Amino acid sequence: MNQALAHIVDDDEAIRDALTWLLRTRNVAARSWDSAEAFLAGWQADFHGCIVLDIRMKEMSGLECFDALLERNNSMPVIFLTGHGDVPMAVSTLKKGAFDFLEKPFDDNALVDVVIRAMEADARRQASQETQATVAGRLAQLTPREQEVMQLVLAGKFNKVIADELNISMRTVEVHRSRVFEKMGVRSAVELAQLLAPGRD
Amino acid sequence: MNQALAHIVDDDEAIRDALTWLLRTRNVAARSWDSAEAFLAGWQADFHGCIVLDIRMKEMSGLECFDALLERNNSMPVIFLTGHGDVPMAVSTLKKGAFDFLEKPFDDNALVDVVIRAMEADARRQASQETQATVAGRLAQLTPREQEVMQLVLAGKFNKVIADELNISMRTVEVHRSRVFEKMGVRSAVELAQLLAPGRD
DNA sequence: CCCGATATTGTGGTCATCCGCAGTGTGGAA
DNA sequence: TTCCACACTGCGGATGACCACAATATCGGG
Repeated sequence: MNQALAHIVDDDEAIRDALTWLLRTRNVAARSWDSAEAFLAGWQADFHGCIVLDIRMKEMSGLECFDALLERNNSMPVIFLTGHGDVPMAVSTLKKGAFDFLEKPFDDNALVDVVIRAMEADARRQASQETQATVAGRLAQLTPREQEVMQLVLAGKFNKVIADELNISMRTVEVHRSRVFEKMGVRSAVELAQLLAPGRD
Repeated sequence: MNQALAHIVDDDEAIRDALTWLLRTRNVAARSWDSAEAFLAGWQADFHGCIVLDIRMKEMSGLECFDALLERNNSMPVIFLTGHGDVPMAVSTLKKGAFDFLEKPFDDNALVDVVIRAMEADARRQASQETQATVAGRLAQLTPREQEVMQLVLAGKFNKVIADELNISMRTVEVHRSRVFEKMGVRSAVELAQLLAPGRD
């Protein structure tokens, strides 16, 4: 798995180096990119950490880069840096999910604090997303019929009722039910319900 | 229950009247307040709708009013209006949960659109919060012993195991279990798990 | 002192669930 | 054609869940 990194995207080398050094003194691993294009080219879906994004850059701006990242379903928190931001820009990016929006000159410590909070948030998001992916993976292993039966089981129906609704025998329902429990890694309908509850299908 | 209203808080009567009229032409019920203090004095926990809050006002500012509302656990979305906002202010309020932050002069239609979205968001929040309150109310009706048994039932344990852990007979567990289902308004452990899943206790 | 809420337990029976054993049928891939 | 995944079914037994009927015991009020 990719290590958690603060990705610094800025076309000003002085800023990149200063931020990298600043973060490393606080034990935050960082990697810098000299343009939005370079970052997008190197970006991978399993990157973790956060993104510190300058808005004013040659060629592609930070805003365009942000939109491109949204397109790709990037999950890392994005912290904007800007020397001449305006209110609508800040509001728009935050409403689109940016983590923070800082104006230069900014307090070094404040920036690092924000980066650390962002990376913590990403770690939490990642953890919950991984368990969710595990569940999704198991669900995908179910045959169509098993999924049908599972839905009815989750509706709290008796095997007898399920058998009627699907026009099959009770024994068949039992077999599917058993397979569902096995594939989903649970031992009862209650556990199944809890596994699937925080995000129905 | 209180009707959903757009609460307009502004010390400029011209603005208040204009906004009220504007919203009513789009079938949005509005009520105006001539100061933050007046609104806070009249505010009730069961207000619904949204709040349109001017930042620059005599006496208490919109920002202070917002903080006071946060203290009171206000649930209505807050839309800030300002003629001279700066980026840090916008960022700070949005991160504290404000719904939007608009600079004057703003587009009338855009404002109404935002208000409508805010009121829809509040309606959704209210709906989910009400069902949650219902569940909480039912949980509160459970005796301590019933809650204990419920937890173990939700852990997917057999009555026999629950009986052992609580050092009581299986029959007693059955009685508690039955009472839990009755009081919670469900007919099986699966339904119970689904009712309580999107927010454990 | 009596009553209601709470917690407890037993008996016996019905219904639901789970599982092993055993088998049929179909459609697609090797 | 053979093999495999998938769906389907019956039988019978073990275990768990649910319930009606019937009781005992504690504690805090009224």
